[in-house]
This record gives sequence, C-alpha cells and structure tokens, in this order.
Amino acid sequence: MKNTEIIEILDNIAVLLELKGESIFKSRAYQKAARSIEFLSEEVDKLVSEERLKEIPGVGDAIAQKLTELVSTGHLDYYEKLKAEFPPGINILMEVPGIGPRTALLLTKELGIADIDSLEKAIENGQVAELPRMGEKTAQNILRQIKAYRKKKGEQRVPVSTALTAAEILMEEMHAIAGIRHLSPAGSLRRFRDTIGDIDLIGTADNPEEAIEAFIQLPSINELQEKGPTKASVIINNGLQVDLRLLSNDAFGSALQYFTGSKQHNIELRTRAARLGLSLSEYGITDIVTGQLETYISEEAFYKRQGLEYIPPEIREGLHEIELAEQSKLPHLIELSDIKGDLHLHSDWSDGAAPLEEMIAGALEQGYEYVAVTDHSPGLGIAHGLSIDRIQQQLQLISELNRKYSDIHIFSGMEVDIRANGALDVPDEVLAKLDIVIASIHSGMNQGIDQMTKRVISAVSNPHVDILGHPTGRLLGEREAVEIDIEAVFKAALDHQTVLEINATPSRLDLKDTHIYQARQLGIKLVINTDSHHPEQFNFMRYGIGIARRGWCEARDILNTLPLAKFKASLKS
DNA sequence: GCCGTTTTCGGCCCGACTGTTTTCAGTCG
Repeated sequence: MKNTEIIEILDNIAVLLELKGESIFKSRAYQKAARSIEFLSEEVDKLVSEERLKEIPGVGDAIAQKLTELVSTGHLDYYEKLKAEFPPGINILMEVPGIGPRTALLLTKELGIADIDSLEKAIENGQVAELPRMGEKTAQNILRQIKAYRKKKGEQRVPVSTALTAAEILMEEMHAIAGIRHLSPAGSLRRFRDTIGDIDLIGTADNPEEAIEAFIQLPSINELQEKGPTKASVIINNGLQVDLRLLSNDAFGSALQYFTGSKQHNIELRTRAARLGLSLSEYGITDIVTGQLETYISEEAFYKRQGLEYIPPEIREGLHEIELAEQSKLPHLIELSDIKGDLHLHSDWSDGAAPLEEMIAGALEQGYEYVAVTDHSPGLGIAHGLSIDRIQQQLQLISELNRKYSDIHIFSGMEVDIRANGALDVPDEVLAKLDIVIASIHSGMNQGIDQMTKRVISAVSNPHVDILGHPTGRLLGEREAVEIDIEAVFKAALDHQTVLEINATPSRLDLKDTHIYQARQLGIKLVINTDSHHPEQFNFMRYGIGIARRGWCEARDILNTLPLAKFKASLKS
C-alpha cells in the first residue's frame, strides 16, 4: 500500500474521531502520525516488514498495530467500523468554513443532514436557525460560506507564486497607512508551501485599530469577512482571502513566529517551552512563575530565549527541526545567492519567446557563471523541436557565443522527450555531442504506474542523460503528477548518477518538497532550473529555492551552486 | 493515542472573533 493512501486513511480517522467527540488529543495523534509519514523517506510497507514502525515519530503501539493490519491486509477494521458510525459524506460538511465537528454532528443528529445540498435547504426553511446554540445570523453565515465554498471549490488553493505576488501588491498599498511599522507575510505563504489557501499578513502599528479601519478601505479589497480591533479578514480582488493581524510594535518577533506556524511546529514549541517554565503567545514569552511578560521584536531573539537556534520558516513543520535547533545542528539552507547557473532554458529555436542571445544576456544579468541551452527535441512538434540538422547549427552558434561572451560559459544541451516506450527522441550519437541532456516526459502522461516507472527508469539509465526534467509532470491546480514509483526512480538515479531536477516554474515546482527531502536523504544530486522561455523568467529561481529549502536542501545538495570548473567535473560525460 | 528534564500516568499551545448567551461554546489559525 502506498504511503499516500495510508496518510489519507489516518487523516480520515482523525476527522471521524473529532466528529465522534473523542478526545481532541486522540484525533491529533492520528494527524501527527500522518504528517510524519508524509515526510518519511521510506515506504511504510518496508517499515512494517522490518518491524521498525515505532521509529516514526508519533507512532506508538496502537497506531503501529493499525498500520500493520492495514499494510498486510489492505483493510483496517477499526477504520471501517468508525466510518459505519456516520452517514457517508458527513465530513463534507466540515469543508464549509465555519462548520466544525460539533456543528456537523448537530446537523446530522438533529436534522439528518449529511450533504451540502440538504444543509442549504434546511437553512432556507428555517430548521437550522432553531437548533440549540444556532440562530438566524449563524444560519445565514453558513449559507454565505456555502456559496463561497461552491464558487471556490476546485480552485481553493493557488500556487505560492500567485499568493506571493498578490501579497506583495497588497503590502505595497499598506505602506501608505499611517502608523504601520513592520509588515510581513506569515502562515503557509511564508513557509513557502507550494500551494496557498489564504494569505496571512502580520504587522505592527502604533494604533492597530485605526490601521485596521484604513486597511479595509484599500483598493485591493473586495469584501470584508470580519474585523476586530486587531485583526481583519477580507477577500481581495483576485478572490483570495487575506487575514491581517496587527499588534503593538514591540511584539513583532513573537507575533511573526506565532502566525507563521506551522500549527504542529507551534504545538511542539509551546509544549517544550512549558517544560522550561515559559508560556508562549503572540505577545511574547511569559515566565509562568513570575507572570512577567518579555517581548521580542525579532524572531531570532524569540527562539534564542528558548535556547534554540533560529529555525527558518520553510522547515517549521514539526518534523525534527526543534530537536536539531536545540543542538545547533540545523542545516544551513540554500539561498538564492548560492546559485551559479541555470541549466534549463528555451530560446526561439524551439518554443521560447526570445532569441538565444537575449536569453544568454538574461542569464548574465542574473550574475551566473554558466547556463545551458536546452531547446526541445524533434518529437515535440508542438514546441518546434529541433531537427538533427538544426541541432548541428545551434551547436555552431553556441561555440560562437562562447567566444563572444567571456563572463559566462554556455553549455550546449537539449531537453529530449522521453517517448511512450521509454526510448529517447534523439539518437545516442547526437546526444553524445551535447554537454547537458535533460530527459523529460511531455506526453502519454496517463500510462499506468508500471509502464510509466519503466519508461522513466529507462531514460534515467541512459549514459548520456544528465538530468531528469520535472520528474513527476504535475501542473499545480491543473494536472496531477503522473503515476510513478518515485522510489524506484530515486534508486535508478542513484545507480546511474543521474541528477533530478527541481523545476522552478511557478506552476510546476516539481520535484515537490517531500520528494526533495527524500531524494536528499538518499544522497541523490539535484539541480534547480527555471525552464525559462523568456529572459524575465530567470526570476522564477526564487520559487525553486523556496521549495528546495522546504526539502531541507543545503547548497551542497544542489549541483548548480558549484563554480564552473567543479560543476563541469560533476557532469556524467 | 502519544510521550517522558513532571518518565508508565496525566498531561497535551494559546488567543481572537462571532453569535449566542447572561458567562461561554464553537471555530479558526
């Protein structure tokens, strides 16, 4: 059984336990186990057979037993029985914002509601408002949330790049508000998750209440959801929800930390702080004995007070970052300035939007030492893939450009298509003439897992292939990743010294964070490429860096941080 | 259900906002 299926079942159990009214901590235990498995670099199947399940943080006797049953029989009695206690679909109700387990259960018990359509009807005929602790206003709020939920369904989360751009525009507008001092994205946006549900902004102001009033008047803001003296929730023009929280100036460090999360990270941080006699909140750190509150303007000082190294936002996921921070053993995460070159670009020789020389100029502007030209192979007719003849011509042009530009080395290359049968689109003797070969899948994405895995491994095993491009083929919000045995691909990459790409194109971010984490643990070499089709797109590198940091990458894990000579030496051929 | 500088039981992060209540439950992050 795949880890993703196991994660889904554990998460479902957590929801059902909440519905059942079981201890919230029991539910949380299942969630924690699910999150741990998400970051696991091994299959749960394997851990079961080796009796190593309890090495997973958050897995104790009870969950280990359930995982064993699940993996060996494909079935979990406990889960099936739990599911049978509720009308199927009741968890759908909880997807509506404002409906939690108590309300969902109330609706089901009192009115027999287990789907959104019946809920809507029950609100309209007044039944919901009559329930205990409900009222007309609550009922109407739920109705409003249902409408928003339907409108947004399917496109609820946006790529991190979309959210980041929107947040930057909004923050620019906010600089005009008097008295706002610090301002930063927080939440999943600051942690750089690949997709974002809503934007959290955290700031400080001389007079938060006045600043909130000014904020809700800004041109970007379309609809007010709720507001109080220190916070406001709004919908901005592109449909995204923004939650703003403003505090007094001296609390910025603690507030930024608090609202950056993740939830799991904060729970672990607070539990640990309590053992030290400290209580954490957005306002600072309170000594439990004296009741004295200390405030922190910087996050660094906030962590330091707890005896911890500064933990970068991207790895605050409750994995084992706090333990490592305690021992000053956190990785030194890669930064944008570490990147020395970009190895995946397209010019107007294939489907790029700019002449080759303009792309080179763009790379120079980034300050890169080297760049690889990787137009498409012939099979990709739709992208004007290069014929063998044109490959020869381009090779000549590249050697001319190398003579012309002394500040940057231009590698010849190609993004060669992996055909449905696993063969490459260009003969080996031609590939042998190129410095860098990226192999990627662009068609036949719906093959079964076995065929797809074989196909990709066959490309990865080719001695001329240096890099596997956008390995899983996902497009955020548009197309799921192909079905592939990623661990088998990892093994092949390791065996054949093939590099895996972290594609930084905002809609791709492929490999994703957890895969990057696993690949890195296995010692697989990675590169971060923008796949630029225009000189401006070299700026996509920041997204690749963000996702690589979420995968705990240091500069040494990423080959294109190497200076030119060392990078050359690291290539296969 | 997990876990241990409170170690095999008794804890488990903390606060804002809303709407319903006369002091708080539910939800969210």
